[in-house]
Amino acid sequence: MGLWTRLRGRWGRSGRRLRATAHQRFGYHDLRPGQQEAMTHLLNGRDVLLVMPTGGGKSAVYQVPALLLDGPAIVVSPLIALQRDQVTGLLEADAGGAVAVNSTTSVAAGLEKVTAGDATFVFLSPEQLAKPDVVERLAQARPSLIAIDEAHCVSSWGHDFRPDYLRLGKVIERLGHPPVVAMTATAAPNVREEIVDVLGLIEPAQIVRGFDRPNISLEVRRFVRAEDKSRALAEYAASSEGLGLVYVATRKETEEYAAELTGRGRRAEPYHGGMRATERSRVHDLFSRGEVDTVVATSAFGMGIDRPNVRYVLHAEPPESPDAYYQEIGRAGRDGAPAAAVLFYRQEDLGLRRFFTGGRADGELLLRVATLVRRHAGTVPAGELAALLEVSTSYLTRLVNLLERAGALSVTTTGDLRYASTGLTPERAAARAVEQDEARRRVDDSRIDMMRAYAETRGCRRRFLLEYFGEPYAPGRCDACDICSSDDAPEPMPARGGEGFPVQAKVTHKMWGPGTVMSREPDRITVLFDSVGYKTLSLAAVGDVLVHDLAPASGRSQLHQD
DNA sequence: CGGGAGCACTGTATAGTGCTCCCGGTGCAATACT
Repeated sequence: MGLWTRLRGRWGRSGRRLRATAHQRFGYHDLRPGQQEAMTHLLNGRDVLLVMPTGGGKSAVYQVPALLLDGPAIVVSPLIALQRDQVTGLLEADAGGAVAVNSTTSVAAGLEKVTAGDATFVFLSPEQLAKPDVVERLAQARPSLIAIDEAHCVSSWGHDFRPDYLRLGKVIERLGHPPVVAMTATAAPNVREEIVDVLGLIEPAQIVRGFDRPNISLEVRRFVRAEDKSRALAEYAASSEGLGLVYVATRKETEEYAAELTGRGRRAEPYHGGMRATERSRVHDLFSRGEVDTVVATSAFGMGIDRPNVRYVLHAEPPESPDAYYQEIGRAGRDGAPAAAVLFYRQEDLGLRRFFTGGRADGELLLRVATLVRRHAGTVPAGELAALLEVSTSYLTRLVNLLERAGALSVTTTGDLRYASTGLTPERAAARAVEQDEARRRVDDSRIDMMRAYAETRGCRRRFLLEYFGEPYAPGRCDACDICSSDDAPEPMPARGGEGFPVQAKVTHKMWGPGTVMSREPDRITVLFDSVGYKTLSLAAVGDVLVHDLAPASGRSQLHQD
């Protein structure tokens, strides 16, 4: 604490210390503006939300301050493979000890290392941090800071796939809330808000850098017949120079496209989550060494890949959101040389994404959980409840998360469940939880709608994506998307009417409540509503239902510090 | 939500139609085996 106080107001001096440490211990010759700014905030004890492209040096942002502060730095990382890579990298640098605590290592031995002060960096998954005894041990070691790597996972995985992500806010609190940095390569404004909210960040400095990737050209090719689409994609990949990625929606397709490309004389490999670990790492290594032309993969491939010279990223199906799409195409052209992002699009292919996001929470089960916990006067161990209801602990965690947010339950520091003393009936609580789950689903659905809007837009694709991420894009055209470079002139920018609704304006809709204008086309605007997600509204009809909030919305952190 | 497999039906050929059913992504942890 004393250190932060002394450093407050002495940015120049802390800047020198940061740069010296970065150079001496990690060999970084210079710090980029966003990096040093984020580090200084952490040293000053302030939370940070950092949105920076892959390869922009996010890791350094927590690594350097960790060496200047007392206590271990806790790093939350979604994949064991990532944890391993990071530990290896840190052990090679002169950075103090580093240890990963997960099911492939000895948890006890790892924690022992932390307690003994032999680890400056501790890497864990959210699932490890769901164990009260693990958190207790870490708390005793008085962590210097907490870094959440790939923080968009909070939003994309927390609600169903890996529900322990939604519990990280509690963990941070339990660890004494040292400065926290949440890091991701892409996140739309509402995703950023959700990260801040779930993690309980306090007035975080939001540092957003490098969204536009002008060297990546954007293109969408539309098809009616599935076979025409796959043939065109295979021909594109087979005739392209350099390293490439092809993203597909199913495991089967990874095999099919890889076989097709191999038949055309390319070095192509499939990759998906169902492959054996040895096979996955073999493909990974081939890719890392550049000994393959094309990897055909599901969304399992990507996090932690570190290859600057990917020349094209093709999509055989649209992903679930522009966030996911930008994340995946962002793996192209990191060296700054020209690269291509091409979406091979059929409207029907959005159906699979709708199926994937469609899983609803079971209302009756929610009611049973609420009823059982309330009937029990004291607290209920979650494990016993899961066994009683014959559901996985992961699914129970999801139900409990919903009921907790509905105000019916609380989770004690020992991980047990207690009914809230608010007088809320289990029936009301379950109904509220179902409604909140439905609301989340509507927002997920609206993200798919935005993916469709991207594919079908007649305006500049770069502007579309950047505005989706809340980055105003001034030029009328980018000259590096299929719309801007086609012979048909792109739609002229100046819009007639609707002058009251510029991009980023805060608005309120009669039915859907508050929202933010995300993009404008000549005849319509797209608004992101808190309650229902993205909606595209015709400017001609908008006057009666939408009003522009004159007072700026409060409680939102400032963006764009660039 | 959409596509593919498998089946019954048709009404008397050996193929087309229509129906039902099933399947589809992302990873942690922890356990039981060799």
